[in-house]
Amino acid sequence: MKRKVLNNKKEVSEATLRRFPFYHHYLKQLESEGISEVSSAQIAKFLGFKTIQVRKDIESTNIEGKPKRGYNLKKLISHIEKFLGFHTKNEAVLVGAGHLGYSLLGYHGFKEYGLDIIAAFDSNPEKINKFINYKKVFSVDRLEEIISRMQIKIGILTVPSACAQELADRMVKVGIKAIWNFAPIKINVPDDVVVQHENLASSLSVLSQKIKYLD
Amino acid sequence: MKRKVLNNKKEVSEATLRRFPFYHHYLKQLESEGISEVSSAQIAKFLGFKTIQVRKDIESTNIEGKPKRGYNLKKLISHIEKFLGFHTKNEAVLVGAGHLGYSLLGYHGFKEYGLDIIAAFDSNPEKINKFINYKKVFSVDRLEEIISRMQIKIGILTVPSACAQELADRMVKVGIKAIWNFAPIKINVPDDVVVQHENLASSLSVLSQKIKYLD
DNA sequence: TTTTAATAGATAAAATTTTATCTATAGTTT
DNA sequence: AAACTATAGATAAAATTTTATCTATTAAAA
Repeated sequence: MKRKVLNNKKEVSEATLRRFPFYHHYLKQLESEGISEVSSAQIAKFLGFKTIQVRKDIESTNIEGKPKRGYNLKKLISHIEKFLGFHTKNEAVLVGAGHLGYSLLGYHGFKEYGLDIIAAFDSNPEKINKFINYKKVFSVDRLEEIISRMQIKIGILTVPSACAQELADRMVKVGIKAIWNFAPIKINVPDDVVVQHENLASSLSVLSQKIKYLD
Repeated sequence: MKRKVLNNKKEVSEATLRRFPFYHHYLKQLESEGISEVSSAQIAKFLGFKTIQVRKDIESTNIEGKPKRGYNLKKLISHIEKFLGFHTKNEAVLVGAGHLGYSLLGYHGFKEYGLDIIAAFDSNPEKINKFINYKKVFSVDRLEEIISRMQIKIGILTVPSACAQELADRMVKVGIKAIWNFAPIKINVPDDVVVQHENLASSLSVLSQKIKYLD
């Protein structure tokens, strides 16, 4: 299930991938302050990570740093962005314009990461043909038509659990290759489709457990 | 940084904790269908996990199963809920009633997990003193007053990055012991406060990476 | 009643991830 | 110019997590 990285670069753990946005955010901040170089120790200190971990993570972007100086800031940012694939524009559709869908449609941060939500689908007639943050909401009946015509490869699923699998199937059938699933169930897809599960309940489990042993 | 579990029960990994809601959701579904027993193999098959992993995870709730039968369904559900601490009511406040905050306030699923958002705070005068999903939005100026008077221990942070740390500090100062942070930055808190970072950008990194190697 | 199959529970191995240590190098200070 | 220091890069060790194997037990089937 693990993706081998091409060009004999080494594979990178999900944990590492999840840390990159924190680095990225901090580095962008430094950039805006006019800084030109940064060391792994500095990043680690600010973010509360271990120095070695930061260095290891950065290593996987194949950037070269200078002893005693650290890394060139702009170069590092660019390496991270390239490594994460943020430079490539990825068009996506969102299915389910409820509360959560609404808030994702309104989130401007995605574009920075290369993700562009170009349309939404919903079954509620009151929402259909309206615009949310300049994105048109279509009837879910037109899902197949629009996805295949626009050749969209990414679907964001923000529907109730009960219909998540069904809609995933419909999307896959017309060519969707990646699904970002916010429904609190595991959806099953063919091997050539990737799913990223985003489960608030999972996070709540972890939080709840932490709270349990608070004092 | 890892919390040792009391009563010499073994510590459980975050990965395991994150899987529990999937089990829980499926088991609840089985319960509603009138099923009374379930095996780890069955759970694993339905959710697409490995049998051993499911059994291992379930083991950590200290339930006893029967060979050839599996586990008593109601008992298993209850063990999971107790293990995750969902039986204990946890009151929380939400800071930042923007898009995301709004959608969290409207999410009914939290109560099932023992989390009860009792109030929200925002700085936008148009939002103050309004109700979102029966939850009153107060001025952020009253944050300290209300948190300490109600003795709230959990804060949900859905504000822009720029003010996340500041608001975290203010909450901690008046007794908040757990923060669920949705801002895309790492916030720093004293050792006796737990933080759960919820970073959409992190997930997007992982997704983006998966997409990068799609074909 | 005996045999068989499915499964929990226990132990062990493998894989992965994190952390530590060592070395070389570039810049700084004396 | 020589000694010193901070850091990247490489290698190794430790810790953690996942997966596999083995054993015992229970219920169903023969």
